[in-house]
Amino acid sequence: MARETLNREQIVGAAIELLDAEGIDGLSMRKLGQKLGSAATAMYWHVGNKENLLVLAADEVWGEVTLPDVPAVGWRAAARELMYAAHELTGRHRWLVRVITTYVAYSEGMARFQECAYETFEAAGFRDADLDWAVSTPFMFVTGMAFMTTTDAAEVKQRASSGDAAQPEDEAAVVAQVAALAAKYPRLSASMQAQGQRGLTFGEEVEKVFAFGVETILDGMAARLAAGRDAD
Amino acid sequence: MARETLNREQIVGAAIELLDAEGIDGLSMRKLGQKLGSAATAMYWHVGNKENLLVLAADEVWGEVTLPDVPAVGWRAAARELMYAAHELTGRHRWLVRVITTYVAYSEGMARFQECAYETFEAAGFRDADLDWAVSTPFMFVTGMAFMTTTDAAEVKQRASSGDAAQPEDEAAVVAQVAALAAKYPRLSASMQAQGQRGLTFGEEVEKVFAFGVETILDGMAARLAAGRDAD
DNA sequence: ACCTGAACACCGTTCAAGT
DNA sequence: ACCTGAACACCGTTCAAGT
Repeated sequence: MARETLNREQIVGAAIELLDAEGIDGLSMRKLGQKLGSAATAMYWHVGNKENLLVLAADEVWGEVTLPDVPAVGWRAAARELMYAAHELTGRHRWLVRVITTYVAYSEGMARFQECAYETFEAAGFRDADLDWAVSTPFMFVTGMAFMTTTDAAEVKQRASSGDAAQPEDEAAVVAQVAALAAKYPRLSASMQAQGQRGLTFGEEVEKVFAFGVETILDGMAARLAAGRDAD
Repeated sequence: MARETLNREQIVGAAIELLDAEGIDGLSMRKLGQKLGSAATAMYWHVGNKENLLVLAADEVWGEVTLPDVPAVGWRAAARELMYAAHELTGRHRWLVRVITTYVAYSEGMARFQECAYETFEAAGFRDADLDWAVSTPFMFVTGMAFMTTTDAAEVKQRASSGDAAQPEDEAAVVAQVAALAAKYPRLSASMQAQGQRGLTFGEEVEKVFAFGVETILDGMAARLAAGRDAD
């Protein structure tokens, strides 16, 4: 992989590959240097520091999102599309939410996305402060979902729900401990049992929860608009 | 601060103090050892490792939450109370969401809280899979809020919104950069301008967004229940 | 303009040795 | 049973020195 000199795009691209493959803890400046065939410290000249590199990587992947045509599809479909797009983006790049919520990662890519969210909820009929809040609410939900599902804990659950296969012993112990804890609470254990009978994997359950949340929030928005409720 | 031997509660207590005071990056085993007057490695005998210590700390603070009396107040008030309780807890311990979403931190304290959430949405009329999803949705929102507001970025915005005071130069530069970015998008810049005129601090805006989100989600739940919509 | 290598100040964790 | 100190394998970052 010879090349003349390093450059920003190349470094950011390699960082994204490393992040996607090994997660946020898998990215170290030394490892990245190795991947690029440079000294561990060579990147500092191009990207300043690690924080900035992560912000650049986050911005880059926002570019993958296709925005809906709001006037064509209407506010409700557009809002749904935006939520799903963000949900899928955070699923594809499981480090993304972590970066956005750790650093000041307000970037071109996010701004473009947010502008479209404003367009969407403006089309719905929200104005002024209500508009700001309406834009925020769905993305708080998406962010929360992303956190709960892009975690070590989520991966443990994923492996547990997909059967025996590659579940290490210590993970099985953790899962058993969680079950033992839930057993002390009647409603939690009833829910766990019912979930077992439904037989969905963790990933499938996640998608169900997400779909439910999206429609609930959209229903709530519609109810607010219908009632003509104002900001207080 | 003399004492016979170290013990678990003491270590967890000191860890919580350090976490509250200095944030999640402020906790190192060496610093904690110093605070307790022990060797950096003395804690390993009592808590195993750092991950486990963080999980113990998370469990401990869940105990601070007072649960609503669901039959007495009704589902909607109870749901609101639970959401606000979790919101305040994550605000008081700004490291909590990070811990919960990084490790497998399902503990006694969380289970107790969750059981009450199940009781609440069962009282509302949700059953089976719908019940699971109804319980999850509000807490995805709360988690998302917590992330967006317990971040370095949030602290930068907090200081920026509270006027000149203690804003370091480099932070001011970042804030200016964000404004410059938003200026390229008509709706974002209109919103920023309007927000400036409202004159609320970042913290006050956060509470408004939270209140809006809570009521929107509760409205959405009510709409679903009224329509008798089933799980698909 | 771009890169290297050594160095610094940190980490979490292990483990033999002590009491 | 409980704790210490040295050691190991990592970090991010700085900076003089090279080309």
